[in-house]
Amino acid sequence: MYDLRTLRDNFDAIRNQLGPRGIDVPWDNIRTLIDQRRSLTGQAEQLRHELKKGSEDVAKLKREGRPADASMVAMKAVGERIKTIEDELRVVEETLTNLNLHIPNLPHPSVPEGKDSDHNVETRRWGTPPSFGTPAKNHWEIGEALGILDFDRAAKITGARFAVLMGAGARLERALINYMLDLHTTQHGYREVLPPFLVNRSSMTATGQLPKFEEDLFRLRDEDFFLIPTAEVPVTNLHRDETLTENALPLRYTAFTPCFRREAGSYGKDTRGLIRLHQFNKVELVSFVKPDQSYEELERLTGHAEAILQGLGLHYRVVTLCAGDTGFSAAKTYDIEVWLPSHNHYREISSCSNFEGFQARRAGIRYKGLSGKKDARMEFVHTLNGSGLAVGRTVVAILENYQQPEGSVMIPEVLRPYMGGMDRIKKE
RNA sequence: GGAGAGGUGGCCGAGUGGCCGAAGGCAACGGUUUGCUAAACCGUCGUAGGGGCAAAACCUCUACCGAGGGUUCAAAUCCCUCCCUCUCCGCCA
Repeated sequence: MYDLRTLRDNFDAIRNQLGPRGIDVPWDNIRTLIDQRRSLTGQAEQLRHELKKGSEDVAKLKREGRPADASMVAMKAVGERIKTIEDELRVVEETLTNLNLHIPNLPHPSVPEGKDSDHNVETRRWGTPPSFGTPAKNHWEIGEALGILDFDRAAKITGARFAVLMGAGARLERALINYMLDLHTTQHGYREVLPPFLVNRSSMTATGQLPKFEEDLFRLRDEDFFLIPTAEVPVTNLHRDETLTENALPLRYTAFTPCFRREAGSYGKDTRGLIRLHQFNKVELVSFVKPDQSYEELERLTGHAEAILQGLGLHYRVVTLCAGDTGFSAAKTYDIEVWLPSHNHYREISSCSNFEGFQARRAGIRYKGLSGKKDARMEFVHTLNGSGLAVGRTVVAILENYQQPEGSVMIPEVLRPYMGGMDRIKKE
């Protein structure tokens, strides 16, 4: 969603910069609606002014005990014209807002051009892949053999794309959550939040999941609530419709939540294992910062997600998404991809984005300097978030990268305190 | 689920049809006073949209008293619907 004045004044520039991302946007329609809105607003305001003055005259006449019938009749007519124009204006504004909510964010100049993931740019690598004498087993073979993963029973309980973790597997998931939260809160300066996992339509609209991506979400039947697809939604909405004081920024939060995604349109992809589930756990990082600090913050935040992988000793690379692969609301995104030996390639485990003012505008999250100062005017904050990390995929990476020839799995050093001292997962 | 109360500016709080964008207080900010701090005093103190201006300052118009409709010449105030908060009862981890 764009500020209408900005959109009007920079119409062609925005359209051009959006390039292929703006292919679905009905530009001409929007331009017409903006002009109509302006013209109708002007008419309505002028008439309301007339009505206001006329009503004051009526009040005055009545106070003086003089007849006011003529004015009242005239004003009734004005009132009716206002109503007609306002009806028209309402339709124009609703249509325009709805279209505006469908325009994606502008990519940052540093984002590589390109239409799909083939044009993403590898930015750095960390560590080295482990070497195995025999071909690496995939995580579900390892997990099922160890008795810590059960997909058949999950399918019985719910359906496809769900998993049951048991014993040391469940413990490993819990250990990872605690390790991540502890690191982010004690070393990286984030405040822990445990938000609701169900949110309303306004929250989903503010962060950009709605109105365009409703089919990706689980929605309750009896209430207009949605299961969160990421903690980004409730945590960013923590400050919806708030004006923050300048010295409260930056605000940094970390939250553990389950995430629920319908995965519509991904039939046949990653059908086995923990990679793509309808429900998975994630620890999220969310920042609210002043606009001039958001790109610095993106680097920091990405680094915080990387620190988790470094602590676990997992090889990964960081990829800068090209314009076409960057999500709807984001201006710039780094994906962190962890090495998976069974696939012999990298797999997304975190996605860190700067949304600039895009979400803040939808969400009404502003900040204001101390009043009295010259530059005390209100401005939208910039919001950022990133996974730190997707927990299920971290389990995948650990099982695969730390698998041993005889079938057990070593537990990374940093997790052992969280595992009651356990140093490897053996068949139970 | 049943019964009731309520939502006004950053906060508290007045306002039951017109002269109300909204008294008063607190907080904040600028200043005077002061050895410093405090107190006191003076002043400033909403957001958004349109227009004027090259533009900032500024001027002007319009909207906004939980949201959306309605009644009326005129709505914070009356009516309807919805949302949210609180209290009591029931149920429940």
